[in-house]
Amino acid sequence: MSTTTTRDWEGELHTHARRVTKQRLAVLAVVERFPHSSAEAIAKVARETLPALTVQSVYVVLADLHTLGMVRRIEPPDSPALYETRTGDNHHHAVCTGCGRVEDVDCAVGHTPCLTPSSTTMTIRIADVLYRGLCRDCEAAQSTEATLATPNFPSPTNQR
Amino acid sequence: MSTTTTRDWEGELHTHARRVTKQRLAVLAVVERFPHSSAEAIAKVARETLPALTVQSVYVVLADLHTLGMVRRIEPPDSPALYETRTGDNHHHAVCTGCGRVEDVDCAVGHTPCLTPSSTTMTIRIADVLYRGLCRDCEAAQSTEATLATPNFPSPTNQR
DNA sequence: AAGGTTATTATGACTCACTCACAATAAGTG
DNA sequence: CACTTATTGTGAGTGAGTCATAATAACCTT
Repeated sequence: MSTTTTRDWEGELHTHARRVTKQRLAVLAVVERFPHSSAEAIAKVARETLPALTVQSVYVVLADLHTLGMVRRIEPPDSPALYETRTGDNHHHAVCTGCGRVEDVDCAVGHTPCLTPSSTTMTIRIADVLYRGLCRDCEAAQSTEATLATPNFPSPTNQR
Repeated sequence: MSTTTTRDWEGELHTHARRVTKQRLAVLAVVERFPHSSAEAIAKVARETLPALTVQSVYVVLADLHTLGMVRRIEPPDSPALYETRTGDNHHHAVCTGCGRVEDVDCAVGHTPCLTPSSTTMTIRIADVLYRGLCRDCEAAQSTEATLATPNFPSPTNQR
């Protein structure tokens, strides 16, 4: 049950002319189970069921799956790249500047939002929106912390 | 003339209780002159007028100026962080997936766009939109290249 | 204008995320 | 089952950036 998946990864790999390996399946299972995971984190979890798996291989696998479009890669500031299997729809992400937590955010507008910038000579293909804010927990923590710390000396943006 | 600036950096540094040093002024002048420059690139240009300046110092200066809000830092995928002096307005950026060129893009909507995501429990502070597309030159280059290369085997996203 | 204090910079070592070359392994094919 | 070749493991290497510490130089005081 540790490798239960909802999608037919084996089939998708086949259609992309890729061999179906334990490593790829393990990585895909972990990414599906824990969206917004870093390569390192994925390796750690995958090694529970596949101890010989190396981090380097995870990088290689993820890079390949990414070029295939089977995983999406997001690169929040001050964080290693994160991966998710939810591709195809163009949803966006909100990162908590306190704890680094990442949440999916559906399009503000129903369809591709902000895809018509006011002024540019480029032909725009995609628009990634990265929201930054504070999650519930961090907001609570911050307000209590503010009463404890020196009030007029805000700590530098030390987010994760 | 190499250090001509339009803004009163000296004054701004003073109001932020920072000492006015050659290094800071040099960095600010370069960032103002060449927006969307990397730390390395900034160091290279700044060294023309201040040869002893080290890259590490540029990193330190930029980090500090960033926490002060005097420079804005953008982190395009597959690129080192880039810096610009245009702060305060919330404009966005378009990166060319061909050559890595970065252009400023004013808000699609007149005011803060997409600041009301449909669903999230976070308190959103800012929304950075990153457009990706092809600039004129790369679009031209790509179409001619397409006629030369194997047509049905698109090269992997090798963007800079 | 000189001296002292303390922020700032230079130096060099170091980390982190990730890539690359090459040898070992194992999918898939006949 | 053997064979071919993609894939993985191994180990070294790179680029971007940080950190500790010593040297330097702004700014304040006088």
